[in-house]
Amino acid sequence: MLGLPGLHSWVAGLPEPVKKAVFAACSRRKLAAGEAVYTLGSKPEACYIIERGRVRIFNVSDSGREVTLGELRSGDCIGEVGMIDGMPRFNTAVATEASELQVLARADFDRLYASHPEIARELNRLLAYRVRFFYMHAEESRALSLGQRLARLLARTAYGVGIPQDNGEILLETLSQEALANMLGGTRQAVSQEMKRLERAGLLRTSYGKVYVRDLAGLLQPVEDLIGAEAVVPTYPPE
Amino acid sequence: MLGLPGLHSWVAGLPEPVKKAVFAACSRRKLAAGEAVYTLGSKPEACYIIERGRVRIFNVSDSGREVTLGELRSGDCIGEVGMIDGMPRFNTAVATEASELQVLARADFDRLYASHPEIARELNRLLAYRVRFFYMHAEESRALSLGQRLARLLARTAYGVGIPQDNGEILLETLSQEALANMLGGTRQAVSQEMKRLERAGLLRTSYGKVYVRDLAGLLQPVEDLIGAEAVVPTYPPE
DNA sequence: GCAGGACTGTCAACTTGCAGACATTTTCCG
DNA sequence: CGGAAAATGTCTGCAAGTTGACAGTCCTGC
Repeated sequence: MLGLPGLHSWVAGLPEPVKKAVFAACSRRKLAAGEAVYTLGSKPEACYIIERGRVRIFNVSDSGREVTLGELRSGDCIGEVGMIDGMPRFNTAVATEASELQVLARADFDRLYASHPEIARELNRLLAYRVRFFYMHAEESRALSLGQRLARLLARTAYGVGIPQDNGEILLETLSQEALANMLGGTRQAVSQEMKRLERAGLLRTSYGKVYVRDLAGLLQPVEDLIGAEAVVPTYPPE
Repeated sequence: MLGLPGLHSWVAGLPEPVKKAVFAACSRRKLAAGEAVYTLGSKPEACYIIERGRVRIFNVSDSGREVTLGELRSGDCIGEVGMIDGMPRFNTAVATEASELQVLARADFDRLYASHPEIARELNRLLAYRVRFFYMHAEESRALSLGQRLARLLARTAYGVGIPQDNGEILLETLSQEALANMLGGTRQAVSQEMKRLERAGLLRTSYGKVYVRDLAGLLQPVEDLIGAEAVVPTYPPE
């Protein structure tokens, strides 16, 4: 999610023959940039494996503002939750660049799911990861300020998809302040302000759609401080 | 979760013989009110099935404030995510009243999990539900005001564990404004204010730790309006 | 090479919700 | 009954972030 490190596939960990069976049941679909994989409220008719490209998961809030939940890439899977519970999609997935997906139709998924218990177990791992991810996400939204969340997001993105440069900096591409604002649940203006603050602190350098991270540890610093302060693991009953 | 209607168990849906095997592997544990089932950061050594009582899931934010994520009851399951990924607990679970749990130790869980594929499938259903739940929860926190979230929470709680009264009202017990504030991620004062607003609107009646819902549909009204406004399912590409 | 578009910096007015303080009211229990 | 604890109503700042507006800056395509 979010181009972050983590578990994003239930296929990769399958034993080779099962994996083969899965791909054998898939059909290929090409998407142009901006084309939707699925949209909010639609019936879940298939799940997908990204072969090439990037897919943004988001939804539209009241004022028409888009809140990005994550961006998935080559090798990642989308749309499994709908396969399991059959409920309407709860967000929208759109290709942000020309992409190619493997499509596994619901009926085929059901057949494979019923006949290969490994699939259910891999899905457990993926869903457990997602539960943790969303939980943490909600937690942070509540507990951390916009600036702290921005620093964290940048650090994670650097770990995940950052491109190390010769001078030691880590390049983050295709990362406008507007896109960041959407991921953080804030406004472009607020992000601009916080970004300047980080820049003034010497932690990074920006350039139209790109961010060069200079001090990864430093970016996590303000958060560590906070974590340190609340790291008092509660005991119950108190005393 | 939250005393809401929904799927909270991976055991209930199992075929009878498997269910028997699960309970046979469990041991019983009694908890006094205020005693912890597990705490943030601890190693996941078991998962639990609530036999009797109530367990509150929460974590402690920076300022020592507790943010309640849900309250589970008789028949519900806790701690499965840790069984699957083995990572430390990401929240704390405490009995809010004298309770009795069935404890399924990690080793026993693993054994059953490996030998009964139905368990993985039931877990997927539960985890899929949790993913949706947390996703929606995060969504609402961002998009809805405290008052809207309060109305929603009350309506859902009424559906879930409300006790219909002779006069048509629905009684919600053990529901102080402080507890509500913790669930909503707000302060007691703000809840008090919003509660008064709802009371003035004739939607409910309150009395120290109790809420009598008078107009369930009316409580959802302000939200419905908002939903209606944003129910424009986005199409991609636009035009 | 230059015009239009996308991205960025900054400001002021406003809104929501928080912190802390304080007064009341109700319940609990000896 | 009577006191203490718990729950509630209300107020005054205060802080974070939004909205809307506007001006600069960079980049891209014709």
